[in-house]
Amino acid sequence: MFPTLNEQMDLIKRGVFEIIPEDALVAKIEKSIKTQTPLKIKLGCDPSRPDLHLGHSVVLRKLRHFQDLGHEAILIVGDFTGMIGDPSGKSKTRPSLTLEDTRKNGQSYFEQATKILSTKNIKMLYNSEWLASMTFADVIALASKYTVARMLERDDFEKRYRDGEPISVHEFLYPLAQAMDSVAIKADVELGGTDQKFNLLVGRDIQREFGLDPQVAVMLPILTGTDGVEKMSKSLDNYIGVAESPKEIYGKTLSIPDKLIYDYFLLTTDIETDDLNKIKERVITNPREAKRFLARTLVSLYWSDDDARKSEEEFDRIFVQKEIPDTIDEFVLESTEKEMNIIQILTDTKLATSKSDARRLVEQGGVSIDGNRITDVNQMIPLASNIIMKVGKRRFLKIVTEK
RNA sequence: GGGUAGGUAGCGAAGCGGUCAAACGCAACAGACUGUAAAUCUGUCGGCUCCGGCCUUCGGAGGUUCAAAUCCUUCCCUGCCCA
Repeated sequence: MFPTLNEQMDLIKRGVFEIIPEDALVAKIEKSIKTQTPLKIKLGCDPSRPDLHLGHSVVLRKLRHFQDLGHEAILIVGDFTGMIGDPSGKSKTRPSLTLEDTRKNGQSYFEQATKILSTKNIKMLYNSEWLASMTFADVIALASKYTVARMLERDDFEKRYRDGEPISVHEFLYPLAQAMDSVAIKADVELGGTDQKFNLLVGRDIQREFGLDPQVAVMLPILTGTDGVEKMSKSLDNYIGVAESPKEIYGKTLSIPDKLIYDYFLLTTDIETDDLNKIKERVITNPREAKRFLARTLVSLYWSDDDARKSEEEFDRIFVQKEIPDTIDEFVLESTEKEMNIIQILTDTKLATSKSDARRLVEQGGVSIDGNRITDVNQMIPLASNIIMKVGKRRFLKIVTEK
């Protein structure tokens, strides 16, 4: 039923940054094969940011690998901990959410995650199930198992403390709450990015306190965002969302720096190991083609081969040949006038956020109608027939006039 | 509880009675260039404008002054030191 130990370890270790402790994982897998019992693989989901991007996909793909090996995926939606706010990698206190928000986001998370995960051996749980019923006494007892000094070992806490930035007491409770999740489901393995190292290890300590066999921490690299500098995140707007349209995924992929091409292949695709080595060479010999291949691979993964081909054609048409896309959003403009001021059109269509903004766009030569650049802010535009507006490099809008 | 330093545009950070819609950096936006939505360079970057200006902003609320981001009072928030 289960693949052999070596087969399992090969797949598990692909793209993984660190496994702590590796020998414990080997032991767990051996026992699993012997008893024909799947391991429980835990992954915590942050319900405050329900839009999944390729950064999340790195760890989700790893979870999928475990599923493919016959193990059980357990998604823990932090609906309860979401109200605390996760301090991981953040220099500031995060805003807290309401329980309703986190529920809704959790559902959305599941829908997106199953683009990557199998729906066969998966379980999703909300951690309010066990955390909400804890009493204050329970919490104090839990908190007593950890010291402030050990909490401050964590990089970001230590940094914030050193820099004189505020750390709320409740943030110390977050790793403990996350550890309680591991206790509640008796996790064998917990997945996370390298930034989760501390939390994953606290899980081991607390499980041990509760007399359980500690989980193995499997950590994946943090995916660098499209800017090539910061980690991929929605708030930095350097992300590629898994639910984004084919052309968005294609275009954003092409905008990544060449040095990230290999990492993206390794961490966000299921390309064969042999091909992966070929990619390494191609990145150097023909970066343009390697990146276009990556972009097509990603679109195929989340949409289809057909969408991948179309996205590429469309991209070439707009950015290489500077033509207009084959489908353009329409905006119905209701007006009885025969013509309208360009500034008015820009603001009415929301292509500009204000009249000042619209004026700026025109003055800087960013606006064109039916291929002709508009340079005069007082230009009157005839509304006789449909017009195609272009603002900047990639915003197109077809204006349909309705009398 | 005592002392002390702060809260400025999306973020960081100058300004400390008029010349402040507020330096500078980042982000963002536009243009040029490019295999690219990258990099680089240039410009813009509160709102309205009859392009003369006008209006709303510098934690909140009051006040002093011809004039306040800048001074005073008070409230809220945060760091640090002492207890």
